[in-house]
Amino acid sequence: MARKREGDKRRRILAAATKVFAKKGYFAAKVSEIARKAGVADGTIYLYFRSKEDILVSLFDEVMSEHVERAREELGAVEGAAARLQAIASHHLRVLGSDRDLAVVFQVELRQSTKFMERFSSTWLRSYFDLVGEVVEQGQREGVLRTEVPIKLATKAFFGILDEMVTSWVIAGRETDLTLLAGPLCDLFLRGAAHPDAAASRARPALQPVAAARGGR
Amino acid sequence: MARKREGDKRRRILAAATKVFAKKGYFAAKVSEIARKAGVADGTIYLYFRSKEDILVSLFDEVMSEHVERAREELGAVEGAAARLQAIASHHLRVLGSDRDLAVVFQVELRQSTKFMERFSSTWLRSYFDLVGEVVEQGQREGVLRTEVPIKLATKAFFGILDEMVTSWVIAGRETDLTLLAGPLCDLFLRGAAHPDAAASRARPALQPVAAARGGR
Amino acid sequence: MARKREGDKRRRILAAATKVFAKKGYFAAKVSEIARKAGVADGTIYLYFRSKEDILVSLFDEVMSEHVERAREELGAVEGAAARLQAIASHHLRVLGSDRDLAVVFQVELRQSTKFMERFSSTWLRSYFDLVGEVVEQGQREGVLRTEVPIKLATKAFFGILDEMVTSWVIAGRETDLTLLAGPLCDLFLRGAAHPDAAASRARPALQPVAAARGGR
Amino acid sequence: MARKREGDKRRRILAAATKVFAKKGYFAAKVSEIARKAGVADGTIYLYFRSKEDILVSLFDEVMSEHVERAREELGAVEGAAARLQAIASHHLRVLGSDRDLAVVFQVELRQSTKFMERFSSTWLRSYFDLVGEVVEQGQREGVLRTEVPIKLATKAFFGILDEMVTSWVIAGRETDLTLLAGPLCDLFLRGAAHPDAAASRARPALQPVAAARGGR
DNA sequence: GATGAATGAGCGTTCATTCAT
DNA sequence: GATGAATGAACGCTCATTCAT
Repeated sequence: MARKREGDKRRRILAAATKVFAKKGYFAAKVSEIARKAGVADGTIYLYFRSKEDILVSLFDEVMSEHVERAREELGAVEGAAARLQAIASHHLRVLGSDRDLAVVFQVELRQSTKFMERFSSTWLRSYFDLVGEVVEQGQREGVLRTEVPIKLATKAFFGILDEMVTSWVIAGRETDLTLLAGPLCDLFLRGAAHPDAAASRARPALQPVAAARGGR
Repeated sequence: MARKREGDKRRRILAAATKVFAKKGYFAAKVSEIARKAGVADGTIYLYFRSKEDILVSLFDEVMSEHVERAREELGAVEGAAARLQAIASHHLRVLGSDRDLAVVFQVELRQSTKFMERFSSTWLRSYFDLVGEVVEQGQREGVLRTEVPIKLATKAFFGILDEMVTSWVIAGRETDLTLLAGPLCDLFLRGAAHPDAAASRARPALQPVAAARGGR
Repeated sequence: MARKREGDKRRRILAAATKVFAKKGYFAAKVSEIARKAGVADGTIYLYFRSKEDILVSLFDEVMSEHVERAREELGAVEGAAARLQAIASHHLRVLGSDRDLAVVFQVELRQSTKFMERFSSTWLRSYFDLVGEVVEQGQREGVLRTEVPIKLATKAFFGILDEMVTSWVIAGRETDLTLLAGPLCDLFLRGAAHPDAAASRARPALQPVAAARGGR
Repeated sequence: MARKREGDKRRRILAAATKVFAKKGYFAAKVSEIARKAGVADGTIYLYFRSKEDILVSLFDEVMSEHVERAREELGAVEGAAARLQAIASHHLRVLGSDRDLAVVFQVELRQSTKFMERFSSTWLRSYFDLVGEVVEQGQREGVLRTEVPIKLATKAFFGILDEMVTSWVIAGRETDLTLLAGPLCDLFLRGAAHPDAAASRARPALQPVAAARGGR
């Protein structure tokens, strides 16, 4: 490992960890391998991180804080609920689709345990859900989105669709362009799968906006 | 350790493993704890399973083979794409919503490594996707579903929504009834989030049914 | 394993154990494999032997008691120390040379530990040494063997030569006829390696029949 | 645990292993006991050795490479086959006779499996046999040793005698001086057990220098 | 006697973490 | 700050032995 400029050790460790976690999985990843790949001594890792787990958590915190922030910025220039949802989707797919190792860590390794999941859910996922939720709510206020659809439900569904696209892409391992999915995906989310004229699509209206559908996570 | 009935040792081990995996996570789960909870000796586990990993894989294989089969049976009595999708959703939410420990194992533990994910994706998830895909395709042929939506995309989206609902429910830990979400969720999937009259919902039609959208997983 | 006549279970177990010990080594040999090869249930072994170790010890005791006895019988018909030593060597090489598995067990597995070695040395090896020692002593009394050679030393040397021939044969794994060595081996033992006329062979007479040379083992 | 000098950890582990292997036997020896006796942590062992087996093999390789080399050196100053054989015997008995634990490991533990035996036979034992064989061959060329005795047979016999002396000494456990046996042992090997005048010693000449007697090991 | 399912003690090895240099 | 040798707790798995049938 070439000695890069000084002081970027922390970044180098995180970069190395992303690769190792992606290749081996969190538990099978050895701290000494991360150290080797980062070009530092084993002990040095502990000058920057409290523990192996802290590396994973930091990885996630730092990537997320940057990207949720950037997503908000990008939204600033966009008008209308539909376009804004599409912007969020594009951003989501672009960030993860441009770094497979990072995507593996986010789609697979971070879901190791309920502990990580809970931490994940209560921090950045909450703020991401808030972001989407605000767009949905605004869309409903503006009359662009149907008010019968519970906001929480719509938010989770939107995230669920995005998440599944990324996971499929990670597992398939093929070199396709994830961002191309943003358009079709938003179209489906907004207009639905049903043909508008079909009686079927009205057969079963959402009678009860159920409690569970409002449950935060 | 009380000697219970007979021959149900295997079942008892799987039940105990489900609880322990759910509480501790796969890696932190100790084989001896599973044995203790199942009321058998440590070594007995290895009369029924090849390894700790084999317990997890068997858990998943057995639950799945039973439930995919049952889902197909339930579909037999249902007519129309919309109703059939709703039946699938109900079944999915009912199975996982009725056993939180099992849901934790499926939503969290089985996803802890690309190895499990790949196995998971190439077996039962594939057959589940086939099931949903057939319903969507049939719906399109019958003119009930829009043909502009790529089948693979619709399938993954439908699964992604369901999956996220279950994961949210698992993480939130609240005692809500998951099955109540089947109706609203299908309504959203079929009719979309957008108000049908809104120009917005037509603003960005799915121009290109992209290659990626067809990628299997 | 075909069910042979009844009651020979013990013999079948010993025969199976010989094969398994020879192939895997004592520690790596599994009792269940011996049972399978003997055509009995695992538990049955414990009706005939106290423990796995007891199988090895019994193997050795029974084979030995039979063969030391038979060696004595064969000696009955032989006159003269030289011929008797040759008879012993022939018998030794014939017994072990005719059953490679048995030879492996005797040359290798029985030397597992000082515990086995001590047991081995204090029982049949002692009686075997006694047998050889008597022949040597008699030979000295009759003036056929040199009295300067301590009896214990000659006895051990004779055994050491035989033992090394068998071990070499076991390790080499080649299909040679061990018994052919009896003649040359006795010739060497009796007449020595040196040319009788060479001064060298007299250069260093055994001045002190040392204490250690008399040590029993 | 007292931190002794430095870098001698490897040596300390080997020394501790020799003692533990000698007392308990290889299989019964616990790595943690070796560690305790060596004054290091369990894990430290694995910084110096790949496995428990590697400790035993290293023990043997290192002791041997040193002593075979030293034996060759000592031979440099000695003239004549008889004296050279005696030098080899003295060296052999001195090395093993000066460290009972080491002798136990060499005479007993290293022979516990065909695997070890084969390794043992194909490496240092081969070079040791070569050493003895050269001396014998030279002796025959010089007319000091009888050419009727096959070289391989003489070599194995010489080793067999030495080996049996050491094994007897190890098992007997008495505090005798092994090296005192070198003289009498060589006398017996060279001049034979028979009285030179006795007809007996010529009764059975080595008619056929048999194939088996030439088999390498 | 015979069975073989069940037992559970036992251990080699790994690897995250520490700390003297 | 940086190092990397040393630590030692932790655990999956095996297999000789038992005993209810």
